[in-house]
Amino acid sequence: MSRESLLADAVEHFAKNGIGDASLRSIATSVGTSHRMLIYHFGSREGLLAEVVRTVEQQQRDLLAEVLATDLPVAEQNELFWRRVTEATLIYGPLFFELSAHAMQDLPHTESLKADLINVWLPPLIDLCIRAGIPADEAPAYARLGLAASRGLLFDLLLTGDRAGVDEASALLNRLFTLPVR
Amino acid sequence: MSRESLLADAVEHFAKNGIGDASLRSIATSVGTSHRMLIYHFGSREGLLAEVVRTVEQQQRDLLAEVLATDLPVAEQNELFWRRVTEATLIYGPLFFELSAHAMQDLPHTESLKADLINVWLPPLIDLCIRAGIPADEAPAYARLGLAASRGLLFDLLLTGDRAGVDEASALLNRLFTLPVR
DNA sequence: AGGTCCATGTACCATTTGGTACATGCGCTT
DNA sequence: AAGCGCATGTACCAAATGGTACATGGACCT
Repeated sequence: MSRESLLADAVEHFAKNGIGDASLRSIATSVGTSHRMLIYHFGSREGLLAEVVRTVEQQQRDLLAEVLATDLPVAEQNELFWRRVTEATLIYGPLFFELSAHAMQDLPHTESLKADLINVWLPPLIDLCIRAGIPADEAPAYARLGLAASRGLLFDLLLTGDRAGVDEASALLNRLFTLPVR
Repeated sequence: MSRESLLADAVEHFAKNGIGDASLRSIATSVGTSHRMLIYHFGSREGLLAEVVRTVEQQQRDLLAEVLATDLPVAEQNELFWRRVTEATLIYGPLFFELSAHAMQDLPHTESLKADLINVWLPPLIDLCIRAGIPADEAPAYARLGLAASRGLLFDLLLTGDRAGVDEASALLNRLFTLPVR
């Protein structure tokens, strides 16, 4: 089995089972290899964790890149942006927030993650806000609030599992954030 | 050392060091006792974790109770509410999000936490929104979005440590959410 | 055919883990 | 003083952990 497929399976394992109790052996069993192989490919448990985090970061960048590459009208790009934020948060489920909590604690395997979780998304969003007609001096706070609200809703969704309620709230979010203010 | 003080110290230890690598022995050393004592008082490691979670839940309820008990005008009660939400999220720092992530995964020690993190706060907030003049049919989604935005901002704050930026956005949040709409 | 490199399996190691058995003390009641 | 129950210390256990040593296979090159 290739290193790449092992890594992908490991990420999936983490998404399903969380990081807390993930021993090399349990991961290995879950992805169909031996713990010896994981060490062989990733050097150590920390090395594996770091690679998993790197994968998550890359996925975030990839999801955003598609938005930036398009040449859509502002309104549609706006909508696409929020859909990508949602995907980027939900794609790994609770793992997103578990990793974020680790990043807040500066755990060794989350080195660049802390900055990435915000900085990858915020500058493009600010730009988007400005193009949508929000005054340039208000755009940063506005964007930050929007990103925060969005993630808070996804936090809510993952906790309650109540998609309908979030959809409702999400509609309100759209009314507040995807249209130019005033 | 009493069970209560041990528990308080354990919560503090978790807040500082996270849950992931918290062995009975490391906790014991950190709070100045032996791992034998922790088992004696809490039955098992899981028992200790469950008590820690229960403590966090109780703290959430306590912080909210003060708001509900007051007889302030709506605007001031509103402001107090948001201050308490902030405190309740930040009081244990990253632990709030780490525990939340565990709750999303239904880990055994987080039984009632999942519902509590939302349900303790949402009904009073809906009530508050209605009294602030928001139409009753819009209040649930409105409240949910407000709570989500608030937590998303605190998520942002804990990740970046950039208080100023969050304060700015928070001001915008106030403009949007603490005043009656329309 | 021989050699070389990567992938993999087996076996092992010291350490740490959660948990238990048992002894001991200390304060309380009688 | 005797007895009793709670709190605590010491010592231990089997299991699991991350990591290593070493052998082995098998593909590919010369």
